[in-house]
Amino acid sequence: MVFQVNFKSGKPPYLQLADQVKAAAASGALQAGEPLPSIRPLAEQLRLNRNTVAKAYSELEAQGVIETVAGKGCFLKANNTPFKQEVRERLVTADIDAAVVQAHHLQIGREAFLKLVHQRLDYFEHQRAQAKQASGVPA
Amino acid sequence: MVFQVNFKSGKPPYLQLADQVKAAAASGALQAGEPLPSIRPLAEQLRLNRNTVAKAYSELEAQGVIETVAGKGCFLKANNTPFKQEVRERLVTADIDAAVVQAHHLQIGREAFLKLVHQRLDYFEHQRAQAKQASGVPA
Amino acid sequence: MVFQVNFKSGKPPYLQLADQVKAAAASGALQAGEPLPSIRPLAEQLRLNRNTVAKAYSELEAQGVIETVAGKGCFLKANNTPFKQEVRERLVTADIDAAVVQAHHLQIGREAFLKLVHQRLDYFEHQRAQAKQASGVPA
Amino acid sequence: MVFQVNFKSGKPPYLQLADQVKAAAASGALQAGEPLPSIRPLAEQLRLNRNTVAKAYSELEAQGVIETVAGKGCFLKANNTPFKQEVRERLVTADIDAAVVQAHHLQIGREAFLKLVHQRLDYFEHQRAQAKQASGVPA
DNA sequence: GTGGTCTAGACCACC
DNA sequence: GTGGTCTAGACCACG
Repeated sequence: MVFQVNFKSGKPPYLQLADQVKAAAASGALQAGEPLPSIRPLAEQLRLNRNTVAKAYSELEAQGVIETVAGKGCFLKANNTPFKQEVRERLVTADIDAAVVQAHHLQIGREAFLKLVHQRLDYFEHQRAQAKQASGVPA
Repeated sequence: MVFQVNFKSGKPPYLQLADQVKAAAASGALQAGEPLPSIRPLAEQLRLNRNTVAKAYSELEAQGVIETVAGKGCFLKANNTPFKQEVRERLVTADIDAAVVQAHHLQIGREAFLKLVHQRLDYFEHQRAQAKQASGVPA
Repeated sequence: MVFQVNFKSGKPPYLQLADQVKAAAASGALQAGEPLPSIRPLAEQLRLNRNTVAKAYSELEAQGVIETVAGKGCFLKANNTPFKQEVRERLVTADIDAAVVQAHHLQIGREAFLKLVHQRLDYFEHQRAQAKQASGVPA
Repeated sequence: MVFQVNFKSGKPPYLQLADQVKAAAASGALQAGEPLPSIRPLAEQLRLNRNTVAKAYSELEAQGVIETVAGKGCFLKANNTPFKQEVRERLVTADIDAAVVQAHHLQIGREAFLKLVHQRLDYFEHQRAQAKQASGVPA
């Protein structure tokens, strides 16, 4: 896994990292049960403080994405969200709204937007399928 | 224009607003010379302090994106080369990816996700239609 | 509200504080919408670092117990857990197990244990009823 | 004896174990001179490292609660005045309160909570019955 | 080696 | 004034 933070983006580094881990999991680059990079080396590599990386991981744990075992490490959990249906829809709607508003400001029409959405859904599904095949049929 | 701030994104509201104005300008949704929404109503609509909106505008003025005329208001300056189609798609794709990744972790399937996307597109279109009507038939 | 931490208990101070806030909410001592003590003064009063109190509050926010608004403060949320039925049962079962094991070690039989459970359930219900009445019929 | 550690409580496992032994001694569940479970099987049962269990026992020895005889095992020392009924009830009440508060925040009603309590009491009784049978009919 | 907790102090964004 | 983030460095518990 290659993670990276952009210090000029205004987005807090710990959130950038958490989002990248989530994206890696969603694309199959990280498989359930796999260990994440340990905190100290990752902090050094990203030029972050150890506490900042720990905050990203604890955020992921609170969201039910990873599991951390003290003294052992952090591991990707099987995809099983702890949240109620209603809450899940509210959370994802917030992200959809951000994309819709952005699309509107960038003069991207409804049809073009939907085409992009389908493209990205296909892309992530394809990535996961490939990753699954790769891990199922290792060299 | 429909602007929107997310209080939990970690990104400061004044930057969110400034970015949305820049996006609108870059796409041509806001034309050179057009007036921006005035500060007080916009602050009220977005549930922000007037100072926060003013800070966004002054940030934009410092960047040469807008021009403020005391007593008149703020206007978009010329020479804002709108982004190319390709760049605009790349920007919105980043937001779409965030929503797709979130949906995956919240175990929201492709169909449910697309349904939500359509809902939100409809919702915002409806909002804009109402706003247009209201401004078209002012007191 | 009077909170206090015991530095010799082995339990991390931030968890002690979070649990006390939850207990205050469960007993009606804190009502939905009410502000919690702000971080800095509370840290001073408890002889804790500001970050430690902030960690307790952020834990509570992750659990959906409170809501924090930057620049405004932290507020008790209406009781509406974001977790799925299954997860909720798993969480409370862990706490029940701790009590059951403790009771066994202390030679407290099934009947005596159940009597205590009923007593405590009654106690909290009574406290909430009183608090509700007090807030509903203020001086 | 049934011991149990909670890896997420923030309380170090070796202290949890030591406290449970002390509680059993304080209540009379463990009698003076009786042997404690030996380290290796107990470590396996609790999913702990042998060192962790050994640390709990050495902690207990330092506190004068138990006595270790090299090659024989660990035994409860005499003169452990069992707590009074009132003290034991106070200790278990603290644990019950924690569970009741948790149930309140997770919106688990009185009936559902009591059902869970009965379930867990039955579960542990069943466990003890099985353990007794197994030890009564050893190979 | 792993992660967890706490302290101390700094700067930022918002009201 | 509020909370949020980051850094730096220390100590603990566990394997």
